[in-house]
Order: sequence, then structure tokens, then C-alpha cells
Amino acid sequence: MVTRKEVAELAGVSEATVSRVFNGVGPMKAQTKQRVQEAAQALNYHPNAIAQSFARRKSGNLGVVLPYVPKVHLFSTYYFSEVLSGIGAKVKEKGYDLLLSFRSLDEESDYIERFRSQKVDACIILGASDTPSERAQLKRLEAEGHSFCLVNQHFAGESFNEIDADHIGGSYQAVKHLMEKGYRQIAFVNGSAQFSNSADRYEGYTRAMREVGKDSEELHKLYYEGNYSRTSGYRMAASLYARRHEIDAIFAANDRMAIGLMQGLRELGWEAGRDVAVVGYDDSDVARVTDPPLTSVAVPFYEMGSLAAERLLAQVAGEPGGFQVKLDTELVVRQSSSRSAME
Amino acid sequence: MVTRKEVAELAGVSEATVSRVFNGVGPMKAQTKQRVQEAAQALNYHPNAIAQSFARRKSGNLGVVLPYVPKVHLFSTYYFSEVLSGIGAKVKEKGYDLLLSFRSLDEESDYIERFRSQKVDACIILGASDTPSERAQLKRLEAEGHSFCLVNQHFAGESFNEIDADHIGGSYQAVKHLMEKGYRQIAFVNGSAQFSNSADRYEGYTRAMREVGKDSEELHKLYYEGNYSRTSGYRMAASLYARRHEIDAIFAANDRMAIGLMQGLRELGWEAGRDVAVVGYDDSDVARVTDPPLTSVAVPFYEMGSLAAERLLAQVAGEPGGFQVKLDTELVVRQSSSRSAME
DNA sequence: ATGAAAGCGCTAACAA
DNA sequence: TTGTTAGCGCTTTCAT
Repeated sequence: MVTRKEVAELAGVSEATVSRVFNGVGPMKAQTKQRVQEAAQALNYHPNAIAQSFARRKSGNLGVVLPYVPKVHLFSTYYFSEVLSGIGAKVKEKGYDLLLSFRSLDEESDYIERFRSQKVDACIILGASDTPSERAQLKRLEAEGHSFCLVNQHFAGESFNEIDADHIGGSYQAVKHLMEKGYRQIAFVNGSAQFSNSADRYEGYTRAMREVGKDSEELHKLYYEGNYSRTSGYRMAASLYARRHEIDAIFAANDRMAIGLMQGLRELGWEAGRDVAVVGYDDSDVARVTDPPLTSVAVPFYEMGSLAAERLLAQVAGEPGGFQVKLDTELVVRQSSSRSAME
Repeated sequence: MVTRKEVAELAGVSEATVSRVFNGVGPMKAQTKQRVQEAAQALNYHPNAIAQSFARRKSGNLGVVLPYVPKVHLFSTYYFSEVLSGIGAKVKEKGYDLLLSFRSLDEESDYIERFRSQKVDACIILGASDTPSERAQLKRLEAEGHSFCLVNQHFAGESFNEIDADHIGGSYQAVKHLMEKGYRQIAFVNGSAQFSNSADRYEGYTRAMREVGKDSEELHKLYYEGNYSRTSGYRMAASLYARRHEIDAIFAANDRMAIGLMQGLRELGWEAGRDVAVVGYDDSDVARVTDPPLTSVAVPFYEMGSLAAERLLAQVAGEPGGFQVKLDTELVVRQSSSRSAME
């Protein structure tokens, strides 16, 4: 291990001067600087990051918490991958490191421990859901003064830092699109209620449907609920098929359910894009590869991750005030909802 | 900030005793232990992880390096997600933390800096490729005495730690499967040559083909090369279609290319599973959702990640000897290669 | 422009 | 069984 001390000796300066050179602080003679740099080079000296963190009382780490998802190997979803990439890019730009935490089922999640032990300076929490225990944990974090940010999840009544997307608008657009194509009997396949954006999507859907005169009773009949998995979409196919004479289009709250649904319906002889129009949500990779390709609502996950990291790190650096941002979503039209594909 | 000192005072013991309690070392009276625990609880004391790392001269972090992949938002691939999940689970089990590094294009990758600055105790390198500069960097790492492990990539002639999968066997199985179905004119769509497992797959393919008497010239005519992206598969469709009378099956080196290929061929009127048999590789999520569902070779990515972390951490903990492991792959048959689907 | 020195919170060797 | 103490490598304040 080469320490600062050895560099100082070789360069004939004090240890403090070596630090100054490496941190670029304070005035110093160009010549001194160069001598130090040469000495460091010669010895292959690299400052010890842990010692720096220790002395600075800053870990230099941004934590990212991933939700516990049984069975499904966690990352196998478009959403996490994109958000994480966005965070990673920003964190790197800011000179931070990214510490990943996989949540388990323990009540006291261990990411709280990462905070308390000061192994992270701030934290981005992905896949949070609005349950009493989750709320309580977040409130506790807030009370203890830890900096964190939620992505793609809103907690009504709290002022947590949040980077969300406009799922009301996205859903509204999706349904409007189907209406423009002439559909009116539009079923809505929603995901789990514990995510705020399920409610948002329902809100967007409802708003559009009400505009064409649908009442609560009608909407109720057109409502289905899965859990965002492909399998849940697949399983709902039968129920939707049973009411095929009262349905001419389907809006699913994510692509995975939409795809499961399309597969299930196909097996029953009901083809998406021919017998029924289908629109998904997320515009994930798979939307491009289904048959027919899936019309879907694009969510700027990458940007959301990047922005979350940026704002959070700025806050940690002293910028005052919290933040609650909503980014725009955008409909991407493909064949699953197109009239022409239906001859 | 609550420190050990305050806990010691409240409990009426020395600081060292507090440490002992928290680390469970040395003999101690049950009563002392309890007094310390109560004091800690009362003060809401949590040991400072950075200070511990500093004193122990161990970061407690396992680094994971992700390759630079332009354009494609990095995680959007099954492989990384799975491996990372596997690593995450193991790392957590072992009480380590996971530090993610996204590689950029810089020559001196910054993960080397993570090593030199001792921010990680060891490193798992994903998506490495066999280029001269990469080899040189790895050799340098080795020379500097850093512990690292490669996943899904073999460097011939080196003794780096590696967790790989049997891609020769996997490919051999895939081709044999097609042969059992009666196909003989089997084209091979490979990925980039800089990955050792491209060569492995070619090797497995060749072995099977030679067994039925194919010579080099024939194999040459059946060889295509993309870059593992869906787009590259899509673009190759035309070339394959042009030679459709000399091809009755296609083995693609990953699912993404297989899917692009199937899409491209369909647009040309050549349906996978009807006009031509197709087998992919990776058995990723999408293999289940294509139409027809894609026969593919399953690779135990999750286990590979988990094993890599386990062996590497054991090595860091002092276990002697390096490791080079190859896990088995397994063919998963679906409709894209089935005769029945071809009427 | 540079040096001296006091920590940072903990581990671990040694003493008692 | 418990206390004392010397670091760990660096940052930062205060002198000079």
C-alpha cells in the first residue's frame, strides 16, 4: 500500500501538500504540484477512497433500493433496467458510486441500515408501493433526516421527493387513440392497486370514457384487474373473451399483461389487431416484437432515473427544497390498435 | 451522530467492550452484553460502516462492472439482469454490498480506479470481450494483485477466474434437436467474434454438422454473422431468404437475433415454425412471447452470477486457488422448431 | 504557499 | 472478562 506519506517524502513536501494537490484546493506553486504528481506517479499512488470517505464523513455512495419480487428474477423487467441505467449514468457523471440493495421480506428493510450506518449519502427507492408499512418506513426515514427519492410512485399527502410520470395523461391519450379509431367498448385491464400509478391510469381511462358518455356502471363492467405479470394477463383472457360481444378494444396497464392477454385471446381464436384492438403501457422492448406489434404508451424511465439521481445529489450537496416532478408520457402507435390491420 | 463512545459511557463500559458486543468477539459477560445493547438501543446507535471499513482495511464492497453498450440502454438485456440478480442475492447473503460500475469508453476504465482506491475488495466483470486492450487491462489487474472474476467469457491462455456456461454443448444440443426433426440444411447466425462464447457456439454447431457429413465449404455457405442485436437479425433476414431453397432451419446465437430474424422473414412471407425451423439461444423472457414461441437454449445466468460472487468472496476471504467453472446449458423446445406447427 | 497537528469512529493487539 | 492504546489514511483548521 502506497500512502500519502511516502509520496510526501519522495516529493520533499508535507502530507498536507500532497492532499492539496490531489484535491486541487488552496494556492500552490506549479512546481510543487508537479513534484508531487511525479512522485505519486513514480510510486503508483492512489488515494484511499475509504479513508477519504471517513475523513469527509461522506460515503460518496448513492443507494438504489430494488423491491423484493418473488419468483421473477428481479431485473427481468424493462422498468428497472431503464431506470437503473439512467441513475448509473448520472451518478457516474457526478463522481458518485452506486450501491445496490435488494430488498428482502424483512420488516425492517436493510436499506434503512445502509442509511443509519452511513454507507450511503442518499437513496433512490424503486418499486415502492403504497402499503401502511411502507409508508411508515418512509416517514421514519424522513424523520431521521435521510435523503431519499421515489421513482414512479406517488404518496398522496406526503411531501417525499418523487420523480413520476404523467400516467393520467398517458392513459387518457391511449384511450383517446382507440376512440379515434372508432372504438367505444374499451375494456381496461389494470394492475395492482398498491401502486399509485394504477390509480392514475384508471383516472386517465375514466376521464376519456366519461367524455363519450360512459357511466359508472358501464365502466365497472369493463374493468379487469391483474398484477402486472404476463401470466395474469394470460389468465384474464378467458373472462374478456366471454364478453367479446360487449368489447371491441382493450387497454392494458402494462405491456406484459397486454402480451399475456394477446396470447390468451389468440388461443381462443380472438386475434389482437384483427378481432380486437389492444393497447399496452410502458413501450418496453417486447412491444416491438409481438405479433402484431403492440401500440403502447412510452414512459421516459431512463430520464426518470437520471433526473432522480441528479436532483437527489443536488439536494445532498446542499440545494434547498424538496422536489416532485412528473414527466410526460407518449403514445407509440403500432399495429395492435390499427384498423388497417383489422382489414 | 451517535458514536460508540456515548454508548460506552451510558453502559458504563469501555469503547472496546461496545465493539466486542457489536462484533460478537471475545468472551463477555451476558450482563455486560445486555447493558451495552440496551444503551445502544436507547441512543439509537448504529456502527459507522465507513469507519469500520477504514479500520478493517476492507471496503465490504463487491464491485460489478457492466460493459459500455452504446445506444442500447444497457440493462435492457436478459443476461445482465439475471446475472446481477444472482450476484445480488449471494452478496447479500454474505454481508457484502454491491457497487455497480458502468464502464465508459475511456481506455483506462474507471473500475480499475475502484480497485486502486480500494473502494471494492473484488470485482465481477460482465460483458468482457476478448480484445487486445481488454486482455492487457485484465493482465494488469492480475499483476497488481486484484481479485476479479469474469462471467460468461473465457480468455484462452490465461488463468483468470471465470464462471462460464457450456455453450459448445448447448449449441450442439440445439443443432442435434433440429436434426432429429429431420433438418439438415441448418444455417447458423452467429454473434460478434470478440466474445469467446460466439466461438463456442460455432464449435458446437460445427461438431453436430460434421457428424452428418457436412464439409467446410457447406458450413461456410450456411454461416451468417450479426452482433447479437435484434436489428442485426432483422437485417440478415433478406440474405437468408435469398437462399431459402438451400436452408430449412436456422440456429441463431441469441434470442434477440432470432426474433429479429423471424420478424424479417415473416415480412418476406417466410414464417418461422411453418416454412423454416428456428432455434434461439438464452431462453430469455421474450422467447415465450414470440409467435410462434421460440425454441431456445437456456443458460443458468442467475446461478452463474450467484456462483461467481460466492467463489470470489471465498477467495477474498482467504480460500486458496483460482477457479474456472462451466455450468450446463439446456435446450427448451417450443413451437418455432416443431414439425407439427409446420403442419 | 506550505507545514503541523487534531481529529474522523472504529479495530485489534496487548495489558491487566 | 474488560480496559488501554496505537494506529488506519485522509481532511481541514490554524499557524507560519
